[in-house]
Amino acid sequence: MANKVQGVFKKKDRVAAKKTTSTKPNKWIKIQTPRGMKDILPEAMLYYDLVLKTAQNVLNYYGYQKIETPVLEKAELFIRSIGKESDIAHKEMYFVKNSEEQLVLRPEGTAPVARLYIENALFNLSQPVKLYYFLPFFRHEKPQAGRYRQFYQLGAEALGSDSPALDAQIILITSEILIELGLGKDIVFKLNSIGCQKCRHNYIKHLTKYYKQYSNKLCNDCRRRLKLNPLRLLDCKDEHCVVFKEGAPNFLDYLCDDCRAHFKKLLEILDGLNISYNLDKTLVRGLDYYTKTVFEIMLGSDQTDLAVGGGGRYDGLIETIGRLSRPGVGMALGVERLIEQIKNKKRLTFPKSDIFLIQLGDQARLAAFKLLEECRKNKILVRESLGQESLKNQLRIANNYGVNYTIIIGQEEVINDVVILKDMNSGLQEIVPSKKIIEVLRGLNKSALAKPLNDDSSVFKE
RNA sequence: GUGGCUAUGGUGUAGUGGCAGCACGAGAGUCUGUGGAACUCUUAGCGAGGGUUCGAAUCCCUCUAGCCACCCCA
Repeated sequence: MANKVQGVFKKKDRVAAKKTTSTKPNKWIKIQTPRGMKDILPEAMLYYDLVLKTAQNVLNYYGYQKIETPVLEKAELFIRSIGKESDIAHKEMYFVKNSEEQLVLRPEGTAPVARLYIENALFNLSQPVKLYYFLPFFRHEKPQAGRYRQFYQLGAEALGSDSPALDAQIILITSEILIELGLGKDIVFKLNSIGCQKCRHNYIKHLTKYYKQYSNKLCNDCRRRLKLNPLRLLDCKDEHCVVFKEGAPNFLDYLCDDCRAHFKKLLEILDGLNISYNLDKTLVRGLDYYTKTVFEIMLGSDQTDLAVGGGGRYDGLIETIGRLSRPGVGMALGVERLIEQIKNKKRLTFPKSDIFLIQLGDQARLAAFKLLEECRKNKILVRESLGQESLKNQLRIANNYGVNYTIIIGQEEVINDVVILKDMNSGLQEIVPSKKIIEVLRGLNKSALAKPLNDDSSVFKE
């Protein structure tokens, strides 16, 4: 009887309990990184560092100097520069809520650099001014592989020169960075010229005229593009529309004399440098500020047509932001997309040490602290676990590190002013006077077993 | 923004409505000055919320996140 009654109440209680217990976690929303953003853990950071370091070597050599701009900029900067129609300005910017001025998280790098150039009057320096950056950018897109809401770009800009030599240098630098990252074989440069405002206007007229005759056969997107952004017609992947690309007018036929000469010079230089490229008449870029040269870097082998980078000339950009007109050319690489490729080629590991220092007891620990400092100053990489007390544990840790040698300092050794040097492979150990240990370690470091410090190659493994 | 697929400890996985299991990892110990092996113990999970049900990791809905295809882009 009682059971039955209980049974009835049981459910109520259970439901009630469920509700009360569930109200708490309800409030505690699981806290995680915002959508499309991620933590960079130490192992991943190796790749970011590699990209930056590799690029830095090339860029510094060519006189490009590193800068940084604020994470926030006025929305107007991007709306004016990259164009109202572009999705980036249109719907992908993060607006900062409680700012009097309309501030946004920067969605791209070139406009801020142009702003910096004007604001700091860098046009007074000898031209061109060559700058580069390695910074995170933010776009409110739906995340996907190789597409994040916060992502790093490595960009380089040469401002204040309209010479095609600078276009070529930017492309050369881009190419060299990729080669040094081990991606050289896979690079395909897609190259095109979209002229200046004059010839573009002319070209668009012919392009729309061409497409209009097929307008009822085009996909919905393309019909929209026809009105808003005709250049993008060439980008469409819809099978119905692709057909018309072939017969579409080629921009290169509509370039004005100036733009044609510029493009020709650029190609001559690239040919002379043996930099291979594919002319792609369908290549147009998403940002309004581009003029003349535009390029994209595809990493050939896989079919994912995600570009790892791109760039081009933007002779009109500075004018749209400031009161003066200066030409410029630049490029940007998507760091996460690069890393994706690098990971297919090689795995990075942390610098490995060959020596582990073990200490037993307070005095020995103090001696260990001192010895570590001495080793650091002598550029000998020694691992430790100073928080550990027992010899066993420390040996186990040493073993996990895979070191070939351990130094053991205990009470007795401190008193005798010696240390024990143990060969982890043979298990043999010898007593070394404290004064001589650095010298001995150096000897080990030169041996084949030990890996040299401060050598990039030690970071790579196959 | 549109459409599709997915979600189990830190990692990899088993579990088709009936006690959430295994492996790796991590920590401690067997062993207080000698590691790798073995053994023991510990650690930690059904993404969140709701619904159906006597009972849900399992079925349904919503949300969240990831992946994929678009849009667009690096």
